Amino acid sequence: MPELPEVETMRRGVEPVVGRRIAKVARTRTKVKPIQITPSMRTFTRRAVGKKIEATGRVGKRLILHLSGGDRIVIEPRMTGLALLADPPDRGHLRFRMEFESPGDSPLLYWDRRGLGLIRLVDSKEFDERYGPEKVGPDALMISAGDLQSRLQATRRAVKVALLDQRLTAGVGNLYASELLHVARIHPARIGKGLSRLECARIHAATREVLLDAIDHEGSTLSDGTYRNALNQDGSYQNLHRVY
DNA sequence: CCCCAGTCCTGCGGGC
DNA sequence: TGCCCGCAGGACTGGG
Repeated sequence: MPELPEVETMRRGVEPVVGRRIAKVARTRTKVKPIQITPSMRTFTRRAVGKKIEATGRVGKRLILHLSGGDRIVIEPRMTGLALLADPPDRGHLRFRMEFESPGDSPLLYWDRRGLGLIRLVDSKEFDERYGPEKVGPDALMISAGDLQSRLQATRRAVKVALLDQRLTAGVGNLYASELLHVARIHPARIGKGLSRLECARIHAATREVLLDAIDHEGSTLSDGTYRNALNQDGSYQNLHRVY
């Protein structure tokens, strides 16, 4: 399931789209139910076509495309979504396609087996409302040890549950929470309030170690084969899993 | 503030 | 080879 390392790998993989101008966007025809595109496909198309992609970004587990004029396209892969610049794992679950003005540029594809993901075009105001600090906590790779400590010690929830809360820190999901707590030698059921400063520091260090290592290995491709990088190749961090 | 169950959707594998 | 069902656990919502 795409968590921070997988979405960061997707982001790096689609970097070639920066500087390109969007020529066409379309849902692709599939036998499965279409994914959610917001706003309507008509409005989405009007606001996206002709715009240049100025940068890519990531907010937690979401991939961001910054468009000229200030609008942003947010790709939220949820369980099984994939952003690709190459052939998808199969044609049947290809959901969305973005083509560029230069004919030689390969299209940006969105593939999603379960179809729980969504693609949303927002202006900067809506972006801040939906993905600002109120809704999404500090990135798990950006948060300071002190901030993580105070946030963990402020909750009565189990530390693993707390780490899955994207308002506490963004980007950690079930897989990496399991891995990083094991590396930190903290039992997942420990209550946040009961953690010492030293234990929080271990969690902070383990978070960085695990997530950075996972990015180096281009994420985890599980036995279901769902997650792949932007070129439809397997990640390799699954070979280094300790407990998941 | 927190927790839990339910919802979205599809494919897979266990049990029979 | 075939059905039924639980499961994967990301984000969100409604009720307690």
